[in-house]
Amino acid sequence: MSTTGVLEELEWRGLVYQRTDGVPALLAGDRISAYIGFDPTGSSLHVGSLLVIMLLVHLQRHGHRPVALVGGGTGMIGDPSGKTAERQLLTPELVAANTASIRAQLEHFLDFSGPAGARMRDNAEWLSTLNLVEFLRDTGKHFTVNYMLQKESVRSRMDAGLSFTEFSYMLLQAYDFLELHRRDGVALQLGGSDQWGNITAGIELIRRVEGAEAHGLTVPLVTSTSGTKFGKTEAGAVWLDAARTSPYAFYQFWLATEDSDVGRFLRFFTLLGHEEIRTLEAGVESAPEQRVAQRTLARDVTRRVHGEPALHAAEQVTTFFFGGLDPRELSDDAFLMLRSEAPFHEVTLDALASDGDASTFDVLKLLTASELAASNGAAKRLLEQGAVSINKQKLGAADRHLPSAGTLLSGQHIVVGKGKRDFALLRVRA
RNA sequence: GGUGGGGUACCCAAGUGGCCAACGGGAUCAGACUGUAAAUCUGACGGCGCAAGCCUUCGAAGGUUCGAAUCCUUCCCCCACCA
Repeated sequence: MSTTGVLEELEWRGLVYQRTDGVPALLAGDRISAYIGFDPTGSSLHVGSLLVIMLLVHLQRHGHRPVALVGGGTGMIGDPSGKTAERQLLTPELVAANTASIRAQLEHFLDFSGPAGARMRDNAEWLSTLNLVEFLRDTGKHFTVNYMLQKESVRSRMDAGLSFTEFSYMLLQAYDFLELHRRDGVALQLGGSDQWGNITAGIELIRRVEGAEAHGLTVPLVTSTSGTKFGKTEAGAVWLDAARTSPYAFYQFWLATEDSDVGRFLRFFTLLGHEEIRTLEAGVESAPEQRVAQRTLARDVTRRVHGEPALHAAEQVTTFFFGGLDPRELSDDAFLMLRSEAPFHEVTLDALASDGDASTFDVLKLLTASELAASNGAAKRLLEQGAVSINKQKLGAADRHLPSAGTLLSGQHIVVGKGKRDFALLRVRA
């Protein structure tokens, strides 16, 4: 594979926000190593992280070596970039646990074999044993406080306050870059746009200490045209961890992409070719109701993150909830599949029964038990607004109580629906 | 350290003794329209309750009062100007 055309490819996809001047020559030349650091602030990456991951994937496809760094060391400190307030320190145990699970997720996206095989690093390896006096002499001496105060991450915190700990963060990240430059010959650091200040600090350090030229490139912040935050749904952040965001929910997140965003997202998050993406974009114009672009996006990303079987399951669940299938016709096997893939809860008959009447279900309880409504009050409002369906049958405000006999499918299941796109499965135990 | 201003629900923000579960906007949810889109319009938006109603909430803790987000006391925290 040739390294030519990587930058053009990245630019075509809109993945380049800022870069140092030397990047074009660097990427067009021989194989280089490029790294991105991932913060172990949480136990899982989310869809936002996917953008920089794609950057590594593109580089690798063009013959460069990706290095994924998990911040087991820097995670002990906390990056002030993009944060409006000082953060609570995480416990060492938590940092270690998060580092391990993020590392496992990252391994999933990269190819560790071949001449451009990816590498995985954890900066705890060098940071946890770093000697303070040596660090101040060897690294701190190369930075003036004046320089550090110029950084946006610091300036934006001058009012709110910034501990010396977080203030020092950029030096640690700079040191990481230097360390990776020495160990793995890393010449390029990638990151989100909020990382620019930290990246340039590293470039500066490498120049002063090694007399070598290093480079940086950042991706833009992903936004949605309607102004809502990318990667957030009603249920919160969209995680890459299947235990936190099910493949079905993940698939749905992408499927719900707005027309005005889908072309950009196809470029950002898939590896589809230029022609194919242009065709899909044209389809959004000519036959938007088919939503081929959204479907393609959802399929591609879900497959990459969760694998083919999980994608298949997510699509099956989607077909069931959104297709014309009558839940009464479902086989026991189908329910078994739904139980593991769709939003699912197990409850006792008592917990669902109307007061003093075990032979009818209280619809409000069905809604709260399935977590489609946060409280009885919320459930009641939904019912009054005509938003509730049971086994795909719309209910009206008067349908508060349902006979249990006619409601249970295959003797134990109930499909609860809220609005047009939220469904959950309940299994009733005696 | 001094003086002044302020802390209200997810966010912004009105309210200065009862008509306040608390104006308005945003966010969010739902309905209509549609394409599981956007925009638009409509409705909802603390909890419990079928309901009447009850409970909890206006920085914290006390107090005055028949009654407080609103008055008093103490405390905590922010902001502005001065030093």
